Amino acid sequence: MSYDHQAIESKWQDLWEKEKVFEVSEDDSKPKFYNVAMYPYPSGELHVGHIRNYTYIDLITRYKMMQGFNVLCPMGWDSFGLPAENAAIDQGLHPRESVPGQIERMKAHFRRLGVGFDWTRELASHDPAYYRWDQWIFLELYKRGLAYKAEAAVNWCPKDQTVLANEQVVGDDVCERCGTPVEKKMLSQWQFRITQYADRLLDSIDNLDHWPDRVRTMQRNWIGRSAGATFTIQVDGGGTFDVFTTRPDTSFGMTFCVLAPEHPLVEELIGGMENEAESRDYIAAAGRASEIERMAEGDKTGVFTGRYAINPVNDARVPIYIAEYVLMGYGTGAIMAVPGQDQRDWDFATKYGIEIIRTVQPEEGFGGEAYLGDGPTINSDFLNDLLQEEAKTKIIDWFVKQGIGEAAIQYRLRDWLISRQRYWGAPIPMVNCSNCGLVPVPENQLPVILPDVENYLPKGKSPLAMVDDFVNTECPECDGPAQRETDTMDTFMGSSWYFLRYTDAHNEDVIFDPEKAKYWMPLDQYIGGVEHAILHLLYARFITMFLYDIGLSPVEEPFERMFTQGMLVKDGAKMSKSKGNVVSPDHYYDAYGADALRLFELFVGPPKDDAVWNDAGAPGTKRFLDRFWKQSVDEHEFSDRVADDRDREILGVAHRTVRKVTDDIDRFHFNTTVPALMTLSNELQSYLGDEPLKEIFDEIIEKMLLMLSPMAPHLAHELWEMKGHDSMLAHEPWPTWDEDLAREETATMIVQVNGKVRDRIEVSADIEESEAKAVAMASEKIQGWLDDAEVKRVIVRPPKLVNIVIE
RNA sequence: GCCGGAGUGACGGAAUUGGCAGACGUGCAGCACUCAAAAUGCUGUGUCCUCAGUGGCGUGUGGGUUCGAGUCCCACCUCCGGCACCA
Repeated sequence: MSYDHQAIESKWQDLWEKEKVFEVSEDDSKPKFYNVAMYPYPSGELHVGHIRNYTYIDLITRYKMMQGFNVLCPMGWDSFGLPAENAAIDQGLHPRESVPGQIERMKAHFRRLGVGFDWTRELASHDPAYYRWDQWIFLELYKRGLAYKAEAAVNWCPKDQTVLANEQVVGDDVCERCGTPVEKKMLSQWQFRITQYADRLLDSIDNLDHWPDRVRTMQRNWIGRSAGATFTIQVDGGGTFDVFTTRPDTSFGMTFCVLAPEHPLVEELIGGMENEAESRDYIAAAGRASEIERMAEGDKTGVFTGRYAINPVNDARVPIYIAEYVLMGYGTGAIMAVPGQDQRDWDFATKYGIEIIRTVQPEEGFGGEAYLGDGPTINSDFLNDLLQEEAKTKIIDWFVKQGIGEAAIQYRLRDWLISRQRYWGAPIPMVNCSNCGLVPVPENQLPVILPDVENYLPKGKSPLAMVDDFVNTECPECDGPAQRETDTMDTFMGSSWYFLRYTDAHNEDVIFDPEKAKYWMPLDQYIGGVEHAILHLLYARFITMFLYDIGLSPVEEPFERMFTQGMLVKDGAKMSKSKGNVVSPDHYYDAYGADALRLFELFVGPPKDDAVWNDAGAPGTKRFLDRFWKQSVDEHEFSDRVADDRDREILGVAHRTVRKVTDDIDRFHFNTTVPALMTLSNELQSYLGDEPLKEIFDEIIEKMLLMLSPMAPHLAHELWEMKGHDSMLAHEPWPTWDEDLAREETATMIVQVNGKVRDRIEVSADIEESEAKAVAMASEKIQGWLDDAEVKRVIVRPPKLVNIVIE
C-alpha cells in the first residue's frame, strides 16, 4: 500500500504558493528569525548532496514558523562570475542565454522538493539592478582609500586566464575553481585593503560563539597575526633596509641577513659586485619558478650579494644574501637571520658555512639544532640572563631609544585582489584619463553596464578591452577622452552583501533601507559548505564591517549563528559534477516522493559530518511514510473502556518523543529525529493491539503530524487536512510536552555485581536509595552470584543502577 | 612539520551528565500471503564457546583513573580536513 505522493506533493506546493505561506514583511508583533542558505550559482542541476542543505534550511524555516517566529528565508542566485561563466563555456552557450534558463530549472527543483522560500525577494548577482550596488560599494571603498590599484606579484590561473585572490589559491597552490596550478605574475591590479580590518576581523572571531570552532580556527590561522618588531639595518658602504622579526630578543645572534629576490634594494646591492652575474641568474630563476617548484627544491638556496650589513646591537659586520625562502609579500621582504634560534636560518647557515651564535641557553640535554624554546639569554650583552618576554621588551625599548625601530605586528592576510580578466562580472567603475589619472565613475552614472560581447571567452586580457564603445568614454572630471577599466570584479564581491540586500531587495534608490536591515539583521541562522570557511565567510564579514562603519549595516558581524554541513560521499569521493559521481534526485521524486527523500537526507548522518549516500535509503523512509499513512487513515477498532496504565504509557512515549525531537532540532541533530518518530509510530502500532482509546490515538497522530510538518511537509499537510482541520498545518504551533506525562513511571534498574550486569528489575521511577538496594539484594539471581562472598561496597544510583562490589 | 576532527556489527549510524553498547534504518536469513515473483507483514541477526548459560569476549592499539569508561587522562597507530620557507 502506497499513498499517491505525486498528487499530494504538487497539490501542496501549489497551495503554499497560492496562500503566500512563506512571504513575510517586517512585523514587530513577532520575534524575527532570519534564515539563509548560501545562495548557489545557478548550475541548473541540484544533486542529492545539495538537497541535504535545502532540507535542513527548510526544516528550520518551518520549525521556527511553528514556534511563532516571523521567519524570513529568501533565495537568490550567484549568477555572475567564474562558476556561471565556466558552466556556460562548457555548454557552448553565452552566459546571457544559459543563466536565465538554469535559474528557472533550479527554481523548479526547489519547488519539487517543497522548500519554502520568500520568492518576492529573489535577486541575481548578474542583474544590473543588483551589481550597480557592487559598483557603488567599490566606489565607497575607493573614497576611503580602501580600494587601490597597485603593481604586485599575483596569482594567475593559466586555465581560467585570470588573476585570483590569495584565498582562491587552495591546497597545493591550485585554482579553487578548476584545480590548475597557479603561476606568479607581476601585474597592476585592483585590491581591497582588507588588511586594514585584520585586527577587527581577528578579535571579533572571539564573539562568534555560535560558529563552528573549526571555521573560527581556520579564519584565525588565515589572518595569522604575529607580534614582534621592525628595525632598520645599515648596509656597509651605504643604504638601509628594514626587517621584521618576532624574536627581537635574539638580535645579538644575527650572523647574516637575507633579502627576497624581488626586494627593491637588491639591484643596488649587486651592481658592480664580483658575483653580479650569478646573482642575476638566481633572481631570474626565482622569478620564473612557481611556488611548488620552489618548494620541491627542498634545500634552501641563495646567493651572496658581496655586501655586508651592520648589526645595530653590536656593530657586527654580517653578509647579506638573496634567497627565495624570504618572501617579498610578508613583513618587509627582508630578515635578520638568527640560525641559533631559527631552523630555516640554521639550515641556510649550515649550507653556506655561516657562523652560528646561540643567544638562548638550551635546556639540559637539548640535542637539536636551532633552539626555539625559552631560556636565559646568553651572548647578548645587556640582555643576558633575561627570559624571552623580558628580553623582547628591553630590546624594543632600546630600538625606540636609538630611533631605529619599534614594536610591530604582521599579518599573514593579504589584501583582497578584486580584478578579474574575465567577461561575466561587474565592470570596475573606474576611468583612466590622460589628464586626471584614475577617476571614479560618478554615482549617478551607475550602473556601468556590462556590454554584450559575443566572443566572451577568456583571452588572458579582459574581453571588455576589445569593445571600443565601452572602453572609450568621457572623463567625468575634465570631459576629455578617457578609457574605462576593463577588468571585472571577483564574484565574491556580490556574495559579500546579498544577505543585506534581501532585506530590501528591490530598492532602486539606495543599496537597502537601513531600517529594514535593522529589523532582519543579523542572520539568525546561516548554512553553507565548509569550503567557504575562509573565502566567502571572511569577505562577507569584511564588507559588512565596512558597511557598518559607513552607517548602513546595523551590525558589524552578519552571521549570528553559522552552520557548516558535511558533504555527501559516493564511491569514495565527495559528490560533485567534476568527479562524475552525482546522484540526481529525479528518480527519487518519481518513485518515492520529495517527503521520503527529505526524510532520508535527514536520516543519512550527523548534519555536520560527511555522509555516505546509500541508494536504498529513500525506499526505507518511504516504507515508513507508507506505514504511517496507513496507520493514520485506516479504520481501527477502538475500545470504550476507562483509561488506564496502558494509555498513560503510550502517552508518555509520545510526550518524550516531542521532547526529544524538539531538543534534537535545537541541537542540529536532525539525524536522530526521524528514528524517534519511527519508534513512536511502532509503539502506536502495538498500542492498536491493546484495546486502544480513540482520543489517545488521535492525539498522538496529531502530534506526529505536527512534528512531521517541517520534515515531510506534503504528507503531513495532507493528513492534517484529512483529519478535518481547516487550518494550514504550517501555521499551527509546534507541539508541546508535559513533563509529568513525559516522566517514566517505572524504570528498568540494572543490578551489577563487580560492574557486570547480572539482573534487570522493573522498579518505580522514584524509588528510594534504600529500597533500591534492598530490592537488588533480594534478587534471587543476585543471591546466586553473591554466594557467601563478603559485600565490600554497594553503589546505588536509583532508579537506574545498583552495583554490588564483592571480594 | 604545525593546528583541528574522527576511528563503534556486513553497511549508514545511535548512546546530552561516566551507569543496560549497537536505538533507527539498510542488508542478510527464515516464515506467512502467492501457482510463482514483487510488494507487504511477522521473526531473527555483534562475536565466541560441548547449541547453553545466572557464560566468556567486545567501541583503532597499549596503559591509567574509577565500584563502573565508547565517553575522562597519558602514549601510540590509521584516516580526513586546514595551514605550511609567514621570519
